Amino acid sequence: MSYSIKEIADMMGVTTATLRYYDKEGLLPNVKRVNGIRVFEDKDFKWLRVLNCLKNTNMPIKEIKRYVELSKEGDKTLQERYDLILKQEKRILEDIRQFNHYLKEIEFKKTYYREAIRAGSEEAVKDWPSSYPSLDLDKIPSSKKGK
Amino acid sequence: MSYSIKEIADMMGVTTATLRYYDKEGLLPNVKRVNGIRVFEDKDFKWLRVLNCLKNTNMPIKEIKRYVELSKEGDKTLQERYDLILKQEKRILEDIRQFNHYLKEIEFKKTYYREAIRAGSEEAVKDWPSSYPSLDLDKIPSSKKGK
DNA sequence: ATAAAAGTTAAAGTTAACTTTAAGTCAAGC
DNA sequence: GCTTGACTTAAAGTTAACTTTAACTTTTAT
Repeated sequence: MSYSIKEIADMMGVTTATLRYYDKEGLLPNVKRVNGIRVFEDKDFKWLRVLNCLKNTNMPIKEIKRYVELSKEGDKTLQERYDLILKQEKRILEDIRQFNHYLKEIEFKKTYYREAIRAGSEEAVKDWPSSYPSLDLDKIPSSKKGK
Repeated sequence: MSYSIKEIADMMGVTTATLRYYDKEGLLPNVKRVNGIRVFEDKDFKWLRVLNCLKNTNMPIKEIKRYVELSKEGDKTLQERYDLILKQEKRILEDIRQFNHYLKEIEFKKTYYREAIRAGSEEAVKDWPSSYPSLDLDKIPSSKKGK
């Protein structure tokens, strides 16, 4: 099967301009052309799914480009590509770890606001967060007097 | 306790320039000044920890600023602040969900490369990923002939 | 055969989140 | 009292990742 740039763009949820930008940056290796017009094939689509994975887990475009270049150089770069993938795995694991931590803080704030809304004021739940020492959060003075 | 901008910067792992930028953008409400010089207090430090949480979970600075402004307006904005926090919780949950998904793809690639390295070539593991249908990844032609 | 839709490029513009620079003010040690 | 180092501001510069524009070509539909 082969696809136009617009079809691929729709499948990936990006614009054609973005795909052309990726191509220019060397992120789309060996895309076929007919009369100068890009013709995407299944292998391109498969690669785009990997690209999407790397992009959405915050691998910088420069690093993705490096990965593409290594792939083009064949088997002698297998180890280096493996290392890049390992590095990316670490990034993702660390991000998940951090997000889970911050999620707890946010959930605490959720409870805090629910209580405050129930009570009608923040003042009423002022010294309530004491049960969660690291998080008696943002009691900003609210500029009660003086600006 | 009170702290200089440098002390706070070190505690937060950012530069003083970044803190001044945040202040200029209205992200640091009511920071005390002595002779024009910022003096951070414990309440500021506590807020900075929340700011850090929101920032590191990709809340845009504009939205954080909105949150700060709502906080200054007092109890009548409790519901709106709660809604912002809820929205942020959803963002985090969705990000964790996605990251876990992509983590699986990356782990698959890790295994793929380990096998290829063991075998000495990608060709040797060419039709191996069939066990993982959505992921028989990036077999880029490697420009074997013709560029 | 022609008009509209979809493709192309190079280059300039945008946005977010900082960072750097320049020019100056304030506090501490000698 | 003067130099050194930390503080200040406003404004310009940077970087990543696109997006938009302008001018042009190719494909598709009538």
